[in-house]
Amino acid sequence: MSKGYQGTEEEIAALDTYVKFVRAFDAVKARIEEQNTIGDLSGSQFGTLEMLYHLGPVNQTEIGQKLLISKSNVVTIIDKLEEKGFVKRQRSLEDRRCVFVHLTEAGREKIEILLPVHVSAITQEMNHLTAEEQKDLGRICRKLGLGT
Amino acid sequence: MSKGYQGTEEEIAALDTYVKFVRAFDAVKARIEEQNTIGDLSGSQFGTLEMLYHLGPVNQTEIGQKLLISKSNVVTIIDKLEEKGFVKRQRSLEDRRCVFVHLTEAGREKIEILLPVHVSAITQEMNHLTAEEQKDLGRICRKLGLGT
DNA sequence: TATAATTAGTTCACTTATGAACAGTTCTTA
DNA sequence: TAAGAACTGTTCATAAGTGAACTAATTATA
Repeated sequence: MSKGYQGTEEEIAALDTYVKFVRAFDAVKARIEEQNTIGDLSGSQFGTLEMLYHLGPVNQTEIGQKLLISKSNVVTIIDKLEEKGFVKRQRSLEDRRCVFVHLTEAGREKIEILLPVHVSAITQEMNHLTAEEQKDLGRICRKLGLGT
Repeated sequence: MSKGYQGTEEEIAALDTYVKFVRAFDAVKARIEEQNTIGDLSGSQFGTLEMLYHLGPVNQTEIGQKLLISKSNVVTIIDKLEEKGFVKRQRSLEDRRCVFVHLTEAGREKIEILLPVHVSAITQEMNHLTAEEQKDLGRICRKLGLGT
């Protein structure tokens, strides 16, 4: 991608930055996963447990929106987590369309064990940057993410 | 992830930065894909065509290493691209284990049409940043990616 | 040189994810 | 209030990716 593309200076600079951005993301993600920081869970399963841990019971639509996954996939994820005994479904009484998902005791234990390890791996990655670089990266990423 | 985690200041800062980093990546990727910049190809299929376009014929192992995908997946990707008529396999004569993959004329046309649109979408995203921010982002990401 | 180890690609079973079609529930509004 | 629109979750067909086991070819070594 970066190599050999004939474009304007603006395009070449943008591509160069973009390639570094993508490569950094892939590399950091791979190194964090290498450390087995989410146990035998998939990324989405981990994200779901974490969300329930911090937010309390939420319905499936909300899980999908927050984690950016399709609603059909949310069904699969909750099925798996329920099989493993980490969450339970509960049909809402106020709005009988909604299914609230909540952590079981086993689910709470699971995420409480995994979370510190995961955070520590992230911290370790970010410590390759100075405090100022971290701040700059955060600010620039926020701007980039908003896309305005 | 960002919210509600009780940790050291260092951990909180790292998490905060990491969350912005991941969100920016997801958002930018989604907006680029929204513009249909890779046609009816999967990301890996696009990456493969682009690689062959810039590097010439390469073997399947090399494709997997460069694109960070498993060798079994490379087989599938080349199968699909071959079905579509964009690439062809050619068993190497020097080392008969190796299969070199090269673009067909249709494949070359395909990537030559797609590439400028894709580059333009990337440029558009990066233009949300100033030239200096792009440079900073590139430098910081490079450091982060190397992880040293 | 014969045997063992390594390498390249393939196949297979499985996981994760998506979109379309659908059923039941709630909300709008005419 | 009755009909239509919108929303929540489910099912199904399908795509994309992985790791393990395998075949064939090459390289190392005893």
